[in-house]
Amino acid sequence: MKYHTKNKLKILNCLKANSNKHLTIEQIDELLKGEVPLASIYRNIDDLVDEGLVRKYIIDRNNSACYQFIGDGKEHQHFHLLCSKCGKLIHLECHEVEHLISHIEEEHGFKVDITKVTLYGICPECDKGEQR
Amino acid sequence: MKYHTKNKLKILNCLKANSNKHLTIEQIDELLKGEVPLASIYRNIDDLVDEGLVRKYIIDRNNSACYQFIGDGKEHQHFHLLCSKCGKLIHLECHEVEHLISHIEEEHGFKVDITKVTLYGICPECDKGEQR
DNA sequence: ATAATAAATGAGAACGGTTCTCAATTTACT
DNA sequence: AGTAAATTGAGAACCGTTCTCATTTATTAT
Repeated sequence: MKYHTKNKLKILNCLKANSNKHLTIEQIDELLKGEVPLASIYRNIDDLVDEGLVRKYIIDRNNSACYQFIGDGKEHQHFHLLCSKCGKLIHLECHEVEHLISHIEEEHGFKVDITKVTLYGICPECDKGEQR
Repeated sequence: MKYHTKNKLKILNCLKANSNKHLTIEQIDELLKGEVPLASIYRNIDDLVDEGLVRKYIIDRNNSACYQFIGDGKEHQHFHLLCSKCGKLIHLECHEVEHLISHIEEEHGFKVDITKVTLYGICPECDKGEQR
C-alpha cells in the first residue's frame, strides 16, 4: 500500500503546473529547487507512472527520460510525435494509427498499448531548416 | 577521408555474418572475442551507421542499442513490438506500417524514423495466459 | 495515545552503457 | 623516406539512473 507523501505531491504539482510540456528529471529538480533529492524524484515519479497519472517518454540521444502529467487518463486517445531534433512534442489523433493498432492486434495478435505509442522523427519545421 | 582498417572490417564482417539479427555492442564484443576494444567498436560502428551500411536501433530505455547490417539498404523496414510482460522483442515487417509512415509524412509533415519505433503491449503468448 | 508495522526518505555509492583523453601507432599521400 | 592525417588501445570520465541502508514518517492495531 502506498502513502501520500509531501515529496510525491510536490512532484505531481510540478508536473501539473507544466502539463503542457514534458520535463526531464533535471528540469523537475530545478523547478523544485532541490527540495527533493534526485533519488526520491526518481522513485516517486516511477510510482506516478505506474499509477497512470504521468506518462514517461524516452528522448533518443541523451537517454534522458521526460515526464508529463496526463491527468485522469480520460483524455482523448492520442499518441505523440517527438522531434529528435528540437524536442518538440506533437499530440496527434489520427485514424490511421488506430487502424494500424487494430491491424497489429488482429493480424499479429499483439495488443498494442496506445498510451505508450511515441513516434520519433523530424518535425516539419526542423525538416525545412535541415538543408545541410 | 576515412581509412580502411582491420577493426572496422572485423566489425563489419561480424555484422554481416549475423545480418538476420541485431546485435548489441556487448554481443559484438563477445563474437569478436575481445580482439577489438570496446571504444573502438563504438567508434567504428558509428562510422558504419553514418555510411549507411549498418542500422542502429534504439529499443528500450536503459538497454543498449542494437545494430544490424543492412547491406545495400534495400531491405524491408521493420520495427519492434516489445512485450511489457515477458520482455520478448518481436520484429515486424508490415506493409501497414510503411503505409502509416507515408501517411504521417504526407499528411502531417512529420518524418518518422522507423528505427526508433517501438510499440509496447502484450504479446500473443502472454495474452493467452493472462487470465489474472 | 502507544506500540508495532510498513513505507518513504536522504545521502552517497554503485551501476552500466557510452564517450572522451591522449600518447602511440598505423595509414595514405608526396 | 617523410609528413600529415586518421585510428588505435587502455583506462578514466561521464551521466542518467538505480541501489543501499540507517533513519524518519505514516498507517494500523492495541
